[in-house]
Amino acid sequence: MPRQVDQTERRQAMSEAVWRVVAEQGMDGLTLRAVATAAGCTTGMLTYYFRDKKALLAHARSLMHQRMADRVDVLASRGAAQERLRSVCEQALPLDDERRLEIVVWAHFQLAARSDPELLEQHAAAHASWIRRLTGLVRDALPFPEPSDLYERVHGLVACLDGLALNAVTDPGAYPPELQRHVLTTHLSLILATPKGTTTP
Amino acid sequence: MPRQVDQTERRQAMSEAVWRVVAEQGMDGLTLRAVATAAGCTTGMLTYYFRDKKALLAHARSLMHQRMADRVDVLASRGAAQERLRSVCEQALPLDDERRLEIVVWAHFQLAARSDPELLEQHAAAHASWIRRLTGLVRDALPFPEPSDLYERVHGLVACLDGLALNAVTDPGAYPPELQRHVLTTHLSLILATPKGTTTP
DNA sequence: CGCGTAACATAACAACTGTTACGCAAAGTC
DNA sequence: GACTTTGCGTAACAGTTGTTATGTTACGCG
Repeated sequence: MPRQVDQTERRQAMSEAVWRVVAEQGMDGLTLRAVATAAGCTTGMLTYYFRDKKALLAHARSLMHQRMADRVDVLASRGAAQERLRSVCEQALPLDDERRLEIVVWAHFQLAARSDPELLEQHAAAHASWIRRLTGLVRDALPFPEPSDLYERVHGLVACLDGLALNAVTDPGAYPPELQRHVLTTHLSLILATPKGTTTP
Repeated sequence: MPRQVDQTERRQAMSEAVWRVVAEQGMDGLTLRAVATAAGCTTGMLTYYFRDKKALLAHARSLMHQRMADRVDVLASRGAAQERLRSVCEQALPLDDERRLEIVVWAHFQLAARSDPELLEQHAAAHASWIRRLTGLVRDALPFPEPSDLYERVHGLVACLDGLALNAVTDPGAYPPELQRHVLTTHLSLILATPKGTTTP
C-alpha cells in the first residue's frame, strides 16, 4: 500500500473550508474553486474525496450539526437547572467568532433547505430535537408548576434565540455580546418569573 | 414619439419576478434568465430597464422595503395601543402567502447584506427604524410605567418575530398560522404583564 | 404617408461553473 | 528493484452566467 493519509481529517478540513466560503460569500459564492482555495488545495483533491458538490455540502452540513449537538450535550449535563438552560441558550448566540461562523452557515443552510426536500427533512428533525431539548431544560428551570402555555413559551424562546442570532451576525456592531446576553437574560426572566399568563389580549 | 409604456410598472413587475425567483430558488438561483422567465419577458428587456444585475437587485430590495413600510404605516395608526402593536407584529409573520414571500426574500437579502457593505448600511438603517417603531408601540401599550429593561424587551420581541418568521417559512407545516399567533400572544403577554424584572439570573 | 425613435428580441461574447479524464509521484509489497 | 495502488495535480469539456452588440417592431408626429 502507498502512503496513507487520514481521510476523515481531510474531509473535515474541506468541510470547514466550505463553512468559511459560505460565511464570507454566501451560497452563490460557494464554488468548488473557492472551496479549494479556502482549503489550500486543488479541485482535483475535492473531487477525490467527494463524489460531487452535493456530497461535499451534505458532509459540511452534517459535520456542523454534529459539532453543535456535541457541544450542547456537554453543557446540558452540567450545573444547576437554570445555569444549564442559560449556557445552552448561549450556544445558539454569536458571542464569539466560532459561533458567529456556525450561525451564519446554519442560517444559509436553513434557507437553502427550503428548495430541497431532503435537506428540509433533516432540518425539521434537527429543529424538533432542539425544541424538545429546550422544553426539558425550561421545565427543569421553572421555579413554579408547569404553566399551560409552556409549549408557546419554548417556541418563543427558540424564535428569540434564532432571531437574535440572525440579527447579530448580520450587523455585529449593533449587537455586541453584552446586548445579546442582556436580551437573553430579560427573556429568560420573563419566562421563568411569570407563573401564569395574566393575559392582556 | 413611439408607443409609450409605464416604465415604473414594468420595473415593478420585474422586481416582483425577482422576489419569486429568490423565494423559490434562493440567491444562487437568481439568474437574469430565471427572472426573465418568471416575468414572462426576455433578458433583453431586463437589461433595457436596468443597467446590470446589481441595479435590478437594488430596485427589487428597495421596492420591497417600501411596500412593507407602507403597510406598517397604515396599521400603526389605527386602533387601540395594544391592537396596533399586535397588528404591526403580525405583519412580520408569514401568516399568508404574500407575507411568506416577503419574509423569505427579506431573509435572503439580510444574509446577502453580510457580504456587501452598501446593502449592510441600508439594512442597518431599516432595522434601526423598525426597532424604534416597535419601541414606541410597546411603550404605548404598556399598562404600567416604563420598565428599566424596555430596551431589552423590544429587542427580544423583534428577535422573537424574526426567528419565528424564519422558522415558519422554512417549515410551514410545523408552524401553522395559529401556532404563530399563539406564540406571539404569549410573548406579548409576558412583555406587557410583568411590571418589572423580578430577575432570576 | 413616411419615418424616427422608444421598446423590445435575438444572439454572440468571454468568463466561469461542475464534472470528467488523464497523468504522475510516491510508498508499500514481492 | 520492478510493480501496483493510493493520493493528488492539471487540464479539457460542455453548460451556464452576466454583459454587450445588433437587429426588428410599431407607435406617434409631421
